[in-house]
Amino acid sequence: MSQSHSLAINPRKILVTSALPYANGSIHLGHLVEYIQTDIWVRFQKMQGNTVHYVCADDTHGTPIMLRAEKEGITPEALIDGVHKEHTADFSEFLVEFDNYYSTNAPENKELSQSIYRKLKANGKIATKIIEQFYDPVKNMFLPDRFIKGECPKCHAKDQYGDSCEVCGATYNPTELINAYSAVSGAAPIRKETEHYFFKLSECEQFLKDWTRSGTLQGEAANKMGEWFENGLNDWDISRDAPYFGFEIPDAPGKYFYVWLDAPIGYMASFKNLCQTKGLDFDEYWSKDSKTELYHFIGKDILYFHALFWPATLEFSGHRKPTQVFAHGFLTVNGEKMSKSRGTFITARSYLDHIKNPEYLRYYYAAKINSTMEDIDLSLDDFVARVNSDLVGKYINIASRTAGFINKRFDGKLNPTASNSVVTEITASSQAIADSYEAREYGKALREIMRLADLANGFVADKAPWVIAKQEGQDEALQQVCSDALEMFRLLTLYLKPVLPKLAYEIERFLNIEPLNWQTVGASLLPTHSINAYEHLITRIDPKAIEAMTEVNKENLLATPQVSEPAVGKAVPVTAALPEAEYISIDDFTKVDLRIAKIINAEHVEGAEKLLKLLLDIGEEKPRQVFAGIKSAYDPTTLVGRLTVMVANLAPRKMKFGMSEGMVLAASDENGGPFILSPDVGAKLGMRVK
RNA sequence: GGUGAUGUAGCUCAGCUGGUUAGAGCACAGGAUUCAUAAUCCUGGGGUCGAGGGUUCAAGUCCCUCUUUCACCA
Repeated sequence: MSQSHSLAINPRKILVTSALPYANGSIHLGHLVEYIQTDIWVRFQKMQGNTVHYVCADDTHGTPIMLRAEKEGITPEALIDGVHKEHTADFSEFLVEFDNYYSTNAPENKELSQSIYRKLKANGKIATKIIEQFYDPVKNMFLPDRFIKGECPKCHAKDQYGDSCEVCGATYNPTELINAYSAVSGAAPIRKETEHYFFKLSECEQFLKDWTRSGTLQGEAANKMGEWFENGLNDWDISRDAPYFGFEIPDAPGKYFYVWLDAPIGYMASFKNLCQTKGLDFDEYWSKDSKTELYHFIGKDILYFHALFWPATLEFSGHRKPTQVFAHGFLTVNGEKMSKSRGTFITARSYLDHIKNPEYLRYYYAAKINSTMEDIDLSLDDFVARVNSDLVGKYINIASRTAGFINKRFDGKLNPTASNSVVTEITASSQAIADSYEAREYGKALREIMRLADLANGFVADKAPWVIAKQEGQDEALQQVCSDALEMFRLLTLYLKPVLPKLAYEIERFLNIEPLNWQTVGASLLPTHSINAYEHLITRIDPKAIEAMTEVNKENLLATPQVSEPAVGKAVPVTAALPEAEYISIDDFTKVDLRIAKIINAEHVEGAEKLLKLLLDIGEEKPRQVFAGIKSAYDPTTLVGRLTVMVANLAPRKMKFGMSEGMVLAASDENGGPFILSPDVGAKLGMRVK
């Protein structure tokens, strides 16, 4: 795509968003792929002379936030305030420069959500329907699918979520679960009827088909949409019953907007808030006939919301639609996928604590990012090699090896040649590099920039200024070679600026020049221009810092033990603290069948010094008889009725006092114990521990 | 299970609408150089482009089957 949006002559007006991170957790390296991708694009557009507004916000509503706040004993507002501060700091340190970072729990968003809803209703796009949902009779609330657990109807794995089975991959309705229970209270949910509000998406099919085919989506994304159209569009349930943390639906007491209704409207709200501080015209960007451009950067997982619900919502509430939706893939680390729920992520904070320099990550991501929805891999070894070799070895080295001559021999004064073939070639790549940035093909842009950096180093090696420096009467030649090299360095810095804004700023000060942008490609360093003293600007990554970071991440994993299914053939190469031989495989671990057991009887054993005889119920027909060596620490009467953990598949063993059909787990060392284990509230007898 | 992607040198990746002996960076080997925080330059080894079949004068590139890895399934 050869865009020739000429510089600043006819500047575009562009509104850009990144997806709203949920205010329920920390920013991690997976999130940052998107924010860094967007930020690079925005900075590039600004360097082109376009008017760009980049807005985002925390996504603050929904049941998980309500419940987490409750668990922490604070209000949801206090929770999301704290998260907002944390997110803002993380983004800022990664040089992600929003024009506004707001919150969906804001007056602008409430007003917009309600007015959009009213317009949808006036356009006949809202219907109500009585549906039956699971209800927690203890907590007195309806339960989202994820908060209902039970036995998979297909493979009978225990403790699966209400929508799908993580063991066999089956999808089903929560009503199909066997022995369903509420993940909130542990109570058995009951079915209860309730009235819900629906957005009649089924009536928007033709509009959406036209819209998705009008060049608004990447090819792969459009294919994906085709699949959804084939299955037919269902109406979208946009309401939730109280208690719910969110906005109330107008004229519908006790009904709240589903979080996904008001989340994308948060893009508008954040911009509206920006309009107030900057004096911008909201309608110029959002009215139906807007001439401005609107781009959403999102992860491919939320394509459904942004390519169906969102344009339909906009269309039928009288607003403009997105110009394009840019979906990207996920991040894997060392080839393995990251997952919030499994805790296999490196947080933004953890990276900053160990690696310090955010631009290394920005550079690495940029080197990998393209315009497709493919996943990108953060290979930590490759990360170190790439940054050290490209950034320090090639790029920064150009200045490092030539600035010294200029400063020592010529008092910082430059004297470039009028026309240098390498400079000409680097300048000539300006448009191709701009096109790559525009098309979000950052990897392509950086490959070209590094090729040019190689040329520059080749030029210096060829001219050998260190040889000239020793020759009498060759001062001018020396000054020219080094000045030319610095001009090359200036151009490379300009090209890298969207990716490395802070470093570029420091180099502008070193070169003593105005801020670089695409209009300054031709503004070469002039004869007699003076530069400042060179200070080494970036250093190599010490692989030890990577080790330290993965080590901390591993500790996090141990602190919240969660076992994922075996990743066949792809062991995470975490730096080993234990000798290899001391690890067991996940397969070894899953051989142990641990169960939540209810102690239904406990008594002393006549003639035994250490043993208690326990009867344990794990949901089988007959309770298990187990002899446990915990007499020294427990009074049997206090044990009856409590839950603990037992090994259910230990071979039965004949003991002096009878058969022992399992083993109770207890902790002890030379200072105390044994202490038997207790599950957290909500666990029920028979549950598998894993 | 359905669907969309994906599989190219040890590693990370380029290869546009099919066209000379398949490329880059890193890693590795040899040489050069010493200005630069072991950086740079030159040369080289290394791939039956996931597997099999097909279309074509010609396929990594198109078609079919199988398979790997990932994602989505409201």
